[in-house]
Amino acid sequence: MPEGHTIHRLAAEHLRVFGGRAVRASSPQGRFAASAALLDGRVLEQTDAHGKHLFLGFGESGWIHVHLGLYGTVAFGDGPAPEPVGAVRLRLEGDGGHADLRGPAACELITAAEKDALHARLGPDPLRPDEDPQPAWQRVSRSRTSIAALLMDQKVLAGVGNVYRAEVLFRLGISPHRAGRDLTRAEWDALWSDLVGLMHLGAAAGRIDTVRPEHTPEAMGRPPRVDDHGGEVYVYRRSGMPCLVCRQPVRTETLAARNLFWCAGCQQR
DNA sequence: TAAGTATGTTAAG
DNA sequence: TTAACCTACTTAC
Repeated sequence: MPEGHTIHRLAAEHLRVFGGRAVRASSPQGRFAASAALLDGRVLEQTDAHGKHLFLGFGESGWIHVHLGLYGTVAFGDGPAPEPVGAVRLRLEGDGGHADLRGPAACELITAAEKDALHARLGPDPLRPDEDPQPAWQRVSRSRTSIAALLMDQKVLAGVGNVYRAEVLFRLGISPHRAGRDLTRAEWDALWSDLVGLMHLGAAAGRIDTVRPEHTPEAMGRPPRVDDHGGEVYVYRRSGMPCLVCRQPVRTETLAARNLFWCAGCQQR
């Protein structure tokens, strides 16, 4: 489930399980074998996350840069690792357990300078401490592009994906088709602060929940929703179903090759 | 067995 | 704007 909250969670989990100790690194699948051999036995000193990019720091040896893409996963386990199942790109093993990385779009060994260059092309991340949203507002307030597209642009904001994009626009009643430059400063401030809150909740829970207490299925006397992404949401992947607030059918359309979900009744601003 | 789907990004046309 | 790519899982035939 790779939006930014997942990546920050993974950074913390890698540090907790492996940090400060030598780890064994391998690539059962083989596609990261040469770099894994270089890192095998080194100490994981620090981890970092910026948007959907995960960084594992091995001091002078450099950083592992991981991007999960659409369907990459990391599976942690206790104790010694079993025989690898499926295509395991990177396996880390330590005294505290092991972790298997499968299906990432990127898994590469990079230098500190290369890491700096990656940070430089990413916008502010609602999950990074003391992050300044001002550069994002500068871009948004000058752009004719829709706010729905801008929220997904990692150069503008880092870490927001298709679920948070749809949900935060719903929660603020903002139409996804509004041009960025037509947003008020107050609307932008509300978007940023809602993302900060929602994504911290998501990082803590390991799933995306956006439904306010008064609209939960329990509060509304309806059966809980069943969806494989695991969280309670207002519009994401609910196309055709009645809006939890106004009962109009949730709408969907394809925008920049991604599915956009919104409620025409609730999002008129 | 094949096709379709997914919370993403890049590069080619 | 389209295709390609990384993988696993579900559904259709």
